[in-house]
Amino acid sequence: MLLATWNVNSLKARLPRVQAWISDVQPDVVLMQETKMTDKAFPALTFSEMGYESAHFGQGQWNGVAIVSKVGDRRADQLRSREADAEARIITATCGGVKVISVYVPNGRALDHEHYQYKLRWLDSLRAHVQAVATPTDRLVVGGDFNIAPSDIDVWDPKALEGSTHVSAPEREKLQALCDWGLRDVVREQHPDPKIYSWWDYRNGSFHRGWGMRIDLMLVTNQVADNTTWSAIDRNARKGEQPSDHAPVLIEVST
DNA sequence: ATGGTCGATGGTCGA
Repeated sequence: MLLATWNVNSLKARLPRVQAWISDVQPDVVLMQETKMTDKAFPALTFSEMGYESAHFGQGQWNGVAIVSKVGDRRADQLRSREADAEARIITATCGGVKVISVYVPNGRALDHEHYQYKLRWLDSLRAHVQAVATPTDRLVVGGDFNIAPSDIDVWDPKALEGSTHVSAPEREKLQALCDWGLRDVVREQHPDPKIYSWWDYRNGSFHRGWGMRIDLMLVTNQVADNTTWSAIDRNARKGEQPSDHAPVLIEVST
């Protein structure tokens, strides 16, 4: 089973690229973030014509998360409804016997900004939610845009980012708390090499200069990690016409 | 690195 997470940065603007990528890669499940649209505008028919069931939790011009799957089981594994959250940042489904959660963690903006405190509180509530809906022995994938680089090798220049969000100790500790509960950063486990990034700023030619960060993660329980046969970040998706500023992250799990 | 870019907007703001 091939699972992906991708911050598409507006599904309206990105739909041609998303369709082309899904047709090419044929993932079984895609977790999306930043769809930036209402539920009514979500192109469910487009996905169903491609063979995918879908679930979307949108709020309009900001945020918005979705899950599309072609391995939903009609009895036990149907895509489930949204979570309760003031902002559209989390949605859960069960696909092919694996519980999947698509998350869009708040950016934080700046360490001294109120939004950064919101980010930390949101990460606390994420852990509480995960603990409430699953146990570490379940088959669980929590994937999405975490807006956190887990360690310094996940950024192009740690010195340049000192004092910024995405790399600060408090948010990294919240991420570690999820791992302490029983989630593993399986992509990092399989790729200990530096310079594997999932996001590059649109500005300053960052992509071509290699100024990126690995902030899109697939955190998985042991049951999934021990059966992950392959993983990758598809940086080709960051190239070409009208790309998202994020690349899709993929894991292949044997079932 | 934060200007420089995008996307949703319809003035700017957020990332």
